[in-house]
Amino acid sequence: MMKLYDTLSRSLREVTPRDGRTYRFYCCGPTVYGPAHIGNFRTFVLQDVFRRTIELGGLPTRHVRNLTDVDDKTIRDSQAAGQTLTEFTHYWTDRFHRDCARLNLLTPHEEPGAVDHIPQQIALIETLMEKGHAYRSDDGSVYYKVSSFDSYGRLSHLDRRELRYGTAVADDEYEKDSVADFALWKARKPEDGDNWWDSPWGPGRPGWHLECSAMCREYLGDTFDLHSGGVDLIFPHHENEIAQSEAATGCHMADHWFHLTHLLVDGGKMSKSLGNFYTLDQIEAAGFTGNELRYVLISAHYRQPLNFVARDADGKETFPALAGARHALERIAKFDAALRARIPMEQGLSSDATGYDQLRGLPAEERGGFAAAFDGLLNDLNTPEALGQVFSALKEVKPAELDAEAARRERRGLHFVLEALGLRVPELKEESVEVPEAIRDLAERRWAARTAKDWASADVLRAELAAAGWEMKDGREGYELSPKG
RNA sequence: GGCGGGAUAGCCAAGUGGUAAGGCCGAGGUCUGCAAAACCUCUACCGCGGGUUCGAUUCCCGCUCCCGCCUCCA
Repeated sequence: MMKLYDTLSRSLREVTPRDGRTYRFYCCGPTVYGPAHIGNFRTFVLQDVFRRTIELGGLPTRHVRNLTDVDDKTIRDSQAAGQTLTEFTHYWTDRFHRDCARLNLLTPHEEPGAVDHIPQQIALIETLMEKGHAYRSDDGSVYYKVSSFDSYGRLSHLDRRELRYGTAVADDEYEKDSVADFALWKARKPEDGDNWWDSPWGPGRPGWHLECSAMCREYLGDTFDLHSGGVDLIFPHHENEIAQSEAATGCHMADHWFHLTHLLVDGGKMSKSLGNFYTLDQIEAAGFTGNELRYVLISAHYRQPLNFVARDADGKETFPALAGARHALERIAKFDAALRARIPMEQGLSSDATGYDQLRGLPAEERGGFAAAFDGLLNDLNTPEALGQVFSALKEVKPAELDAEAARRERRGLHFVLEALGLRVPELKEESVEVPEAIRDLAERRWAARTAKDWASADVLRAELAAAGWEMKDGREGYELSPKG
């Protein structure tokens, strides 16, 4: 049984499906108006580990993650790009999906977009109007009346009277009865262009918070198991979702609220102006993989800030954290290969049950030395604890001493926790680089000298290879050539 | 000002009322002609000051500093 911190009750609570069969949860997804950054992906990756842990533990899930495809920024930037809103958001949605695949994120069961759910959102507003929780202003916008919802502020623990901000109020907000009220429907403005829809209150578009309330209800019902997002969404986004949904349905919205702390870069907030705003494309351009980034993103507990170190001590952008992740993952790969070597080939092929679906529900006693690692995930999704236990097991388990059956058990245990973390075992580098004829010749001559125990010549030839940019590593039966990094 | 989260080795980062996992880097060693790889070993007075306790890094109070939210940012 998994335990997870709940923002609303401020306590650790069990992860249990209210219907006893399927765990149904909603994650606030990206706004598709540009590339997602690694901070966004910290959230999505940890949500993915959460889902994997539940499913591998034997409990099916229903995972809904929305795409915010209409708001001020998407409208503004689509116009700047000379594209329709749909063309523009589809482009960035594809990019997002590509990044997700490279980070080994499971695809949500539903991925609804706001634009495709306008009727549901209008229906929700109508209900709120009928129940007296919303009002139309003179310009045709509709606002949620915060004072009509008694428990407003319960999630963020903000007292309603503290929600007044004394500073400048945006021009268009004079229509509201109270500054805390928020838009359910935004009246059409000239700069919206073609991006408007008809409604009982006039042309316009839905407010941001509304889409999640409407789509949660559409796909998960009035009450579901868990709702998740970054900590910044606690207020006002999730607070407003609760106000909308619960006022409309009379039911409490979600049993559990799962919020993820933000990523820091080099000890500070990520921002475009500081030049530390990284996308997966940039990480890959620097020679690292999504798998390596994923390792870094799960290396801290989700409720702690994670400091992504992009620059080394000299201030150079060498991504030491990713380089460390590469080394750590290679150790896992070598261990995995050592286990595989203990398993006879025909068995290895036929019973190589280390895929995600094959491992679902693997009993705890069949996880070998890696049982403790998975247990770490059950304890408030403690990914660093799980990683620590993986490496501890790597020391304890000696592949060379295992028979085939034990090796298969350990290998299943290892892959069980790796699948939960969503980490792939990297391919160990094979000799696949093109070696020029001249280099191959030098290497052959050195190998001959070495075999003849002519150390002086061998060292000279090694130096020549090095000068040409090649590294020669001696093995028991032969040598390996690799370009110098 | 309000609410919340932090401060653990060079870096990253778990954890516990009885003197602290793991990863990266570094050092030493075994092995190998050398190198590489592999394996072994080593590196922390747990922000500061009080208090509770037989005993606190872990609980309580105060302080300093950092971070997030408090006007659509994961």
